[in-house]
Amino acid sequence: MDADHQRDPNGPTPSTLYGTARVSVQRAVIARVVREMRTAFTAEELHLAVADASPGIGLATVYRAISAMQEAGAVMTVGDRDGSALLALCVRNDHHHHLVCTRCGRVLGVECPLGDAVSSAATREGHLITSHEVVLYGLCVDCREGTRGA
Amino acid sequence: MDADHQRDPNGPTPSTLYGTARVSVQRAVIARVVREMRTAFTAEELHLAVADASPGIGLATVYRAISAMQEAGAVMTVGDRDGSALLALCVRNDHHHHLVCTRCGRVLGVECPLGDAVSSAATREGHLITSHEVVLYGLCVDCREGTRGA
DNA sequence: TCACCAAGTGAGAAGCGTTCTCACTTGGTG
DNA sequence: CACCAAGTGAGAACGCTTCTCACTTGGTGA
Repeated sequence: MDADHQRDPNGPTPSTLYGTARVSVQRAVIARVVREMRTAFTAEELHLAVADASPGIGLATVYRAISAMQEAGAVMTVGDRDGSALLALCVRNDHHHHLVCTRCGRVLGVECPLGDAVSSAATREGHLITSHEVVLYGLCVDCREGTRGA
Repeated sequence: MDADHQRDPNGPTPSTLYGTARVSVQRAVIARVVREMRTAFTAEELHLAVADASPGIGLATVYRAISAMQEAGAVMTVGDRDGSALLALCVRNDHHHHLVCTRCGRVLGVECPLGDAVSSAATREGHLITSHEVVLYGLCVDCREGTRGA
């Protein structure tokens, strides 16, 4: 399912993740770590992973990088774990949503075939929908297949 | 649109909001204030409103009441405002979602006609969906009508 | 009606995720 | 190479939320 987030064989570049912001050495490391993330992650988890790849990068820098990536639309908050924001890589540019696997914790991109359905449903009640967010919970393909045998 | 959240002419009772938890005088006051809320609210806003109705009720009590109501499924977190959790009354027992009006800030219940669509869309990609959350953004009926003239 | 006790309360301290500050460093441009 | 806006690290500060503790209250059984 990496194709979901890494259709380009080289994956998104640091500049893709940060938009037009300057990409320092530290941010390049953070971008690489984020790209290697296979599940949703908190800022602290990212900081640990980053410190593992390149000790010395501060927590503030991680938070600033997250902020830059969110601004660039490359990362988004998909939930909350123990009071910390749960983040996920969000590379596909087309409108999509996230499936949070309740077994392995991964967050996968899922196409959004609902746009019209959602809007029309609410419009029927008289509201005007301009945007929407959907978070799905369940089992991803891998965990679903693993479950069959167990 | 009050019918959305108050179909019973008397509205939900405190015990409805708290499930099986004990309903003290303070919790009854908090429940009443929550029922009168017309928009999504933060814990602090609720505390202010509660203090207005019955001075002396502590912030910790408000947080504990919120926690109890969330556990009972009567209140849910629908977002985040300046770092504080944004809460909304959630009385209808049938599966529904929330429309956050970007103009007046109210959070309205909207029927969920998507259940099958959402599940089948993700299922098509091989996942197994067990639940989902949808948050819609746009203009509620009132604001939409107000907009036409302006 | 009374006694008992689990559950709830108020006040404030503590915890903890996140943001800010400040002096220093670095990337990119001319 | 010089310049300077942008980024960095360390830690303090901030603010939301939870916890602690002594006290009160609601509900149950006798």
